[in-house]
Amino acid sequence: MIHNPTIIDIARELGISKSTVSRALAGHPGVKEETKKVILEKAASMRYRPNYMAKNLTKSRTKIIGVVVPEFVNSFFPRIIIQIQNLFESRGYHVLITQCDESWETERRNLKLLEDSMVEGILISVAVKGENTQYYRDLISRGIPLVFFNRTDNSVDTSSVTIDDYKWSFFAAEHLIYTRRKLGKEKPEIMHFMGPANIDLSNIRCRGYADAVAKHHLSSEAYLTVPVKDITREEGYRRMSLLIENGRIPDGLFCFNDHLALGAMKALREHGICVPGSVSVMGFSESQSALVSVPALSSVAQPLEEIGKTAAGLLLEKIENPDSPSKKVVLNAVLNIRGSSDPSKSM
Amino acid sequence: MIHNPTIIDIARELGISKSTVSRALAGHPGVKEETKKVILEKAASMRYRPNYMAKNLTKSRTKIIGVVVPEFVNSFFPRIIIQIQNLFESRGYHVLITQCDESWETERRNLKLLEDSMVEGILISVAVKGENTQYYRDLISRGIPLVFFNRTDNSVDTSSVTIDDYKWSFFAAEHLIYTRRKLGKEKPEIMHFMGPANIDLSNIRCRGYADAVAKHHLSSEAYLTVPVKDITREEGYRRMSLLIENGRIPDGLFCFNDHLALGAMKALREHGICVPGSVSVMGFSESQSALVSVPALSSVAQPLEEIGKTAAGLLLEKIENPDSPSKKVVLNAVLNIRGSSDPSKSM
DNA sequence: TTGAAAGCGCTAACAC
DNA sequence: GTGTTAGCGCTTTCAA
Repeated sequence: MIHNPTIIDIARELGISKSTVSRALAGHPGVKEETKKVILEKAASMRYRPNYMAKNLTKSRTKIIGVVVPEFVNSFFPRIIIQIQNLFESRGYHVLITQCDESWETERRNLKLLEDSMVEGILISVAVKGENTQYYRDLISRGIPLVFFNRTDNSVDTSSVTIDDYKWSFFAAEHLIYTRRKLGKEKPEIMHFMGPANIDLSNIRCRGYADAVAKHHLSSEAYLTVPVKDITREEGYRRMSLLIENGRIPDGLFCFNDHLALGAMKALREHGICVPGSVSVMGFSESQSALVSVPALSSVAQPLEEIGKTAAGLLLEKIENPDSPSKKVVLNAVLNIRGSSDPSKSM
Repeated sequence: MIHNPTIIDIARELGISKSTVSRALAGHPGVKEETKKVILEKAASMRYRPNYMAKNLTKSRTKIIGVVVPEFVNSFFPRIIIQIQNLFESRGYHVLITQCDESWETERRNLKLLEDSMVEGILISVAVKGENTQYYRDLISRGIPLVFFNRTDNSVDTSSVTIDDYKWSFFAAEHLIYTRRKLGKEKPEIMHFMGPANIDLSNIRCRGYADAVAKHHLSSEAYLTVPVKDITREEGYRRMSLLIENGRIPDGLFCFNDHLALGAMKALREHGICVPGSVSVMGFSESQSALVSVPALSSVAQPLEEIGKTAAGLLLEKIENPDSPSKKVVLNAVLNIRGSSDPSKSM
């Protein structure tokens, strides 16, 4: 094992006390310029590197924060995380990233892990609704501030950053209605691929869809809301294939996310059903693939950078001032209309 | 600030010494079952949590390893990282993830950060060729084992995991040649969108392409190798658009990665040029979008899970036995032929 | 302006 | 089996 030089080594070589070395290195006042200079030079020449464990132990601060996301294979969360890192690293913090594969058990393990690492705060996007609510509260009561982003747990009293998923789902569904009407169908059938029930957002987005349909007095037969078991392209493909086989082809389809929508489009294409000629399709949470597909996929784009920055800022606030009031920030989103829903946008 | 209970608090409440508490908690032998039970119960009831900083300080082990990747917005690296996390977390390690946005300066900052956090080892995929070579060596000489994956720096003597990028590029190019020949073009023009020169892989993949073209005595005019400035869809689109304007449409196009290929396909489509009818296109490092595009994109799929597991295993080996010999593991890949290159595979 | 000493929470000889 | 003691590397009173 290589022995790294310590302030004691520096002190010994210079024939002074370690306190002085510590002060000089920390940039504290009350050290003669002369001495300070010598110490700094010596430290550099010895390739001294402070031991953060020791530092943290005495200061009982770690300058580490943790991030917990449900997954990071899609670019969605990584893009947010990059902003979080930017802000915190510029403030001298380290960022510990964990992902839990949509499992609440793993999420809890990650939270434990982060607490063990003595993080000073945690940014979290909830995997499964409800399961860890008490644990979030425990963490906060043990003095570790928590801030939610994107997927929140509203029964916990702390800061959060979201978009208005209800509103944008409503708009998305309404857009499909208007588009189909413009194409001559006065009473279009709008279908919804609803996300898994254990994700809170599934219900919220579904409500937005349902209310839009209700507002326009359109059919809201039960079969029009299709609950899916996971939110992958494969599942979207499978569901739509089944519907086609059963002759249940809607005029418009609003999906919980882009992956489902892209899978559905693939099934429609394979059956020779034209998108958007016969069916208008919309996703949510604009993915990279939305622009690759043919036709390009209409979707609700979230302000990922802003979400990251805002969430990071809110956590920093909580860390620096534990008694600061909680804030629920709701950011704006954008409805990007493309060829998958609107024929006039097709290439 | 909340005061967390320490082993001293437990010892005081129980009227015993802190050493016994420490031993009991660590599961060391030589503690009476009776005592141990009482201590464990007390610890639980006091909601005791060990202080890892103190633990690490005394043991001078942190059980943290670091990961440095060039980016993690594409699913490529995240998928590898998940495997790394799985292995290390099952061994009681924590994994610190950093990304450097393809910048070698940020990469160096990340390495410093990790060293400061006293990681016991680092897994790295190199951003820019050469720039940090000396720094990698320094880290190793300071006792921090380094293992490369995917993008290596061969001038550093340590373990690595890669695929044979040369070979697979050669195969990819050859596949394009065979396909165009089958379509009746005896001397097809195969073009290559070559990655940025500062990424080592760019040159390797380009050599594979060039050698395949040479082997078949085909044209290798300079204009057929197009150096791109970044590896995004936008750049692929831009380059191909320019080529089309200048009437330089090849029979086959092999791209450094899928993004470039997808961008090029978009440009071709917009100009009414049929893929794969007129031009066969291939990407590399299969992305999620490869299956979304129409036609689906042919690409070289890398065994991401295996890369992650193998790299993690190699690092673990280095950590547990610093003198273990370095191993250069080369994994297999798969050439996935789809509709973008082979008309018989089109849907 | 500098040094001595105590202590952050924990582990690990070494005694008893 | 259990307690005592000496650190791990650093910061921070308190004196000088």
